[in-house]
Formats: sequence, C-alpha cells, structure tokens
Amino acid sequence: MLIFFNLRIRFFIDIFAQNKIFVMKKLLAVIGPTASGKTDMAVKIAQMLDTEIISADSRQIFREMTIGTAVPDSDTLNKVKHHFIQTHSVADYYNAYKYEQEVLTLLENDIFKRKDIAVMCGGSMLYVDAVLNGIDFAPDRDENLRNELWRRFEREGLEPLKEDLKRLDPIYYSQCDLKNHTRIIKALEVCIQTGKPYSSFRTGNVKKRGFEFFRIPLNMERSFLHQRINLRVDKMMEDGLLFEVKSLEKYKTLMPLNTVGYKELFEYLDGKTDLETAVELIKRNTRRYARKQITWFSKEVNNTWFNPLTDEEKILTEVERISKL
RNA sequence: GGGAAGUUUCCAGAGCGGUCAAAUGGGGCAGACUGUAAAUCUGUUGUCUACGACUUCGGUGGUUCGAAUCCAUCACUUCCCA
Repeated sequence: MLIFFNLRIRFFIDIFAQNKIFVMKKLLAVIGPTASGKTDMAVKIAQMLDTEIISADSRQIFREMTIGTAVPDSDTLNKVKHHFIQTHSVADYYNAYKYEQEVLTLLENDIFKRKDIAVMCGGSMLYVDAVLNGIDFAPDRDENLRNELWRRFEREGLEPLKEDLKRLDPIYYSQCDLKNHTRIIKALEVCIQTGKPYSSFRTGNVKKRGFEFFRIPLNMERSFLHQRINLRVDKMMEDGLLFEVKSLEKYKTLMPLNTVGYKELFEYLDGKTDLETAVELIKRNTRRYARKQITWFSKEVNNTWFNPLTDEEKILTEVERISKL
C-alpha cells in the first residue's frame, strides 16, 4: 500500500518535471580548501550555466579587506555576477546565521526568479553548511555582556565560567568541549542574555530547502596545494598586502581582522616579529587552514574530490548532468 | 698554529650513570566543530607481530651489573687568540 502510494507520488512528480510545470531549483556548491582554484572553476561553471555566483567566504564579504582575502579581480567579477563579495563592513556584527538568512532571501526573491540554477563558491565551512543544511537561530550578540565575560575569563580563568554554565545549562555543559573557552563563553552569553539555556536554541535540525543542492568538491595533491599557497602569499605581498593591513590598523582588535594574512602582519607592525617571519607564518597558517577545510569537507563529500587542474572536463560534464536532472 | 665549546629523535633544544623512546617548544599528521568559524579547541609524532618487544642520542673502541650520560680515539661544526 505504502509502496503504491509512493509510486503514485513519484509518478506525479515525473509528470510535472517532464512538462516543466514543476522544476526544482538547484544550487551547485563549489567547495574545497583555500587556493584550490574554486574561483576560476566557479566562474567557468556559472558561465556555462549562464547564472550567478554566491560567494561563501566569511572574509571576502568584508569591503575593507581585499588583497589578503584573495577577492576575485575586477575582470573576473565582470565576467559573472557575484553576490556577497565586499558587501559588509568589518565594523558590523555578522555571523553564519545572518549569512544563511541573507542568502536564502536572495535566492528565493531574486536569483531563482530568474534562473533555475545558481552557483555557490567558497571555503567557509560553517557558512556553506548554514546554507545547505541550515543553522539554528541564536540571538544577536550583546557586546557589553560579551566583554564582561571575556574580562572575567582573563581574570579568573575558565573554571568559574564552567561552574556557571553547569548551573545555567547542564545539558549543554554535558555536551560541549569543556576545554574550549570560546564555546563556554558563547554559551554563557546566550544563557544570561536570554534567560534561557543555550541548549534550547540548539536543535541541530537539518532544515528542508526549497531547492536541491549538489557539491562540487575541489582539491589537489597536498604538496602541490602548498606550493600554490606559498606563491599566492608572495603575490599578495607584491600586491601590497602590507599597505592594506596598515590601513586597517584601527580595526585590528575586531574579529574579522583576526584573519590569516592580517594578524601576522599586525604582529610585524607592532614590532613583535620581522617581516620575513610574518610572511612565513602567513604561509604556515594558510596551510593549516587548508588542512582544516579538507578535514571538514571530506566528511560531506566522502573524501572524493575533483582536481580542477586535471579534471576540468569531468567537472563540467558532471555539472551539465546535474543541470539536466 | 694555539685555545674553548659542541655533535640528541623532522627542526630547535633539555637530559649529564639506572625511574629515557628521551622534557619542552616548533613543524608535520589526525580530529572536533551551530555562530564575527581564515575563529576556537583536542589528540598524535622511532619501529613492530604493539597492556609487550626491538633499534636509536656523530663514528669506533672501552669502563660499568647498567651509558644519550664516564674514558679514549677519529670525523665534523662553531667560536676565540694568532
């Protein structure tokens, strides 16, 4: 009976699809570690599909940062319309939940009104995840409360904060990483600010989307990726990264500036290291970031990747296939 | 030519007779992850037939029940005086 019912549903969906009465919109997510060639590949894909790109990059979203975040050059931006590139300010509070909301609004109210398929491109793991799977609502941050908690942490250490969390939210206390002060503080922040346990906001539910999504995971041999990272960092320095960083000194305590390529050069400007060391650190930290991305994405992708340098045809064929589903 | 110091596991660098497969840091590798995530945190890092065994601390030879640790010698490195 149940099978029969399912078949009937299936049948109607097929009819709709064939007649183009009902077509599920699609989102193609080009993901992968930094410097793996996502931008170029996404542009090729978007051109082929005649559509637009949604950037999923938690740093390229800031208008004050350009060189160090490897924002696509104007030529590239002119080829295909990009969204969420340098649209926000480092001075404003932003997070993955806001990003999710903004992207969904843009897709539903704009892009999917005009196109059947869109391309997302970026390596910010949590941002990609927020769009594809959803992220729970959490209240906006209360700056004063946050500062107060951080001061307390610096003064008294983690233990008293842990005790508070245990009292205010025993459920989250039992689940969270008790060595990670950032998480403890965040949870306390929400508990105190809302009067409700942090865990009550954390459903962990995967949200249902009104579109289908597909991942195009890009990666290459580790040592080769490292070479590309090194070259790119050198190029950034040639392009004047140091000047950009210097111009952002007034923002240096803000979270968005706690970014590879910026934090190391602030250290240099403060006289804590020499320039050569700072540049080496940028390379190292970029390598680590890439490794972290690979770890995160490989779970979602079952550790199967496309190499953009050798598999371009394969990728485009796959994209074509998906677009015709 | 004379004198001083040194050579330790991927690197730096402790260890100075047994509790040493060897502190600590860095790097590497692996992992966690619901919020300013390019952040933050954790594990691991001689080999293996892996609650045990085996081979390591410049080379060689000694002393000792026992050496990375003491002695001799060779090699190399650095520094100081000429």
